[in-house]
Amino acid sequence: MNIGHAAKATGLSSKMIRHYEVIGLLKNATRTDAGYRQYHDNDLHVLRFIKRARSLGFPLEQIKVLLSLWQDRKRASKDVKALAQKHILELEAKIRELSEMRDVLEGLSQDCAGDQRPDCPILSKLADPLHPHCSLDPAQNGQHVRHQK
Amino acid sequence: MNIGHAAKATGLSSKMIRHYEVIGLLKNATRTDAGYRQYHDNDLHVLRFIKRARSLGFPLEQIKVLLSLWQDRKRASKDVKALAQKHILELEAKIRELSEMRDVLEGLSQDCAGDQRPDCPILSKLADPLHPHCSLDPAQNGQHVRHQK
DNA sequence: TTCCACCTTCCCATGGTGGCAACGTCAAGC
DNA sequence: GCTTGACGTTGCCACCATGGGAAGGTGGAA
Repeated sequence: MNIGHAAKATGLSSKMIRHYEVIGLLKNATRTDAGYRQYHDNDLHVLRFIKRARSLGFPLEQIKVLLSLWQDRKRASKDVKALAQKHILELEAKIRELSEMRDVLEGLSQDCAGDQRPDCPILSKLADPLHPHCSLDPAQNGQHVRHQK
Repeated sequence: MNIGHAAKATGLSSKMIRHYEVIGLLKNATRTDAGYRQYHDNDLHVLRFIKRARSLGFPLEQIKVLLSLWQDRKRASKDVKALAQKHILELEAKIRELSEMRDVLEGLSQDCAGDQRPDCPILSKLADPLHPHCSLDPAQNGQHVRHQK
């Protein structure tokens, strides 16, 4: 089975599979005489394992650990669970961070008329959260324009 | 005011300020004879605007637009609000994505005894979500080990 | 034989930031 | 004046996971 076939069978891209091999997540695939990577059904299990772990947000480095635990018949489920819990905490931290952004922005957005007038509390708060009534750039000198050297 | 001072006054790093100039988010700073960038109080307002927009998760490209709206006295608040709403949708999409990851992982984690035994539904589900009782790598051939060329 | 789909390696880009190297500048203390 | 140390400059590389594309080789079918 060529790499493209393995890719379709697992939902990964050929690019990803090669990359995983390069970074040591997969053992080096056997090659045909022409240098084509060859995959077998057993390999698909590993690829799908990676695919699912990625879909849960695990970074490749942690997946490397998960794979080694998977293969270790003498592993303690405690170790796997600890890894999962750690990742859950990271996910929750990110969720809280994004939620706070959303809440603040939602608050600003609700105060904005959203009409043709220029007055906008969103810009005002970004400009100066303490004096949200002034929404004009005090510089007014083209700060966002890139000048040539 | 040198760049380090402007950085401390705004909570950005000198690196970021230089980077924002390079990508055209800031106009080219005036320089001393020695080539040092010089900043004035007006510049701090712009830098703080960027800092706050970043803290709401806006990417630099969108901040470029926000800055141009900020300076445009004839802007319609509708345009600003539309940008904010779009970003809110992106934040919510990301939050949903991460939340689903967390929920799935939380479910798996709760089924895991977390003791010294090797049986682990987390690994089993990653290995094969349809037959979660088999948690051993069917390959068992060192897939995660990087072999030298 | 020709053609097309597929494979290979290698390099570059993303986004936003940090780190480091190599070098120039400024001000204070001696 | 000289040294020292803090600060400035540019430039390159790294992160993370992935995609894109170039340039060239392979395989199989018509």
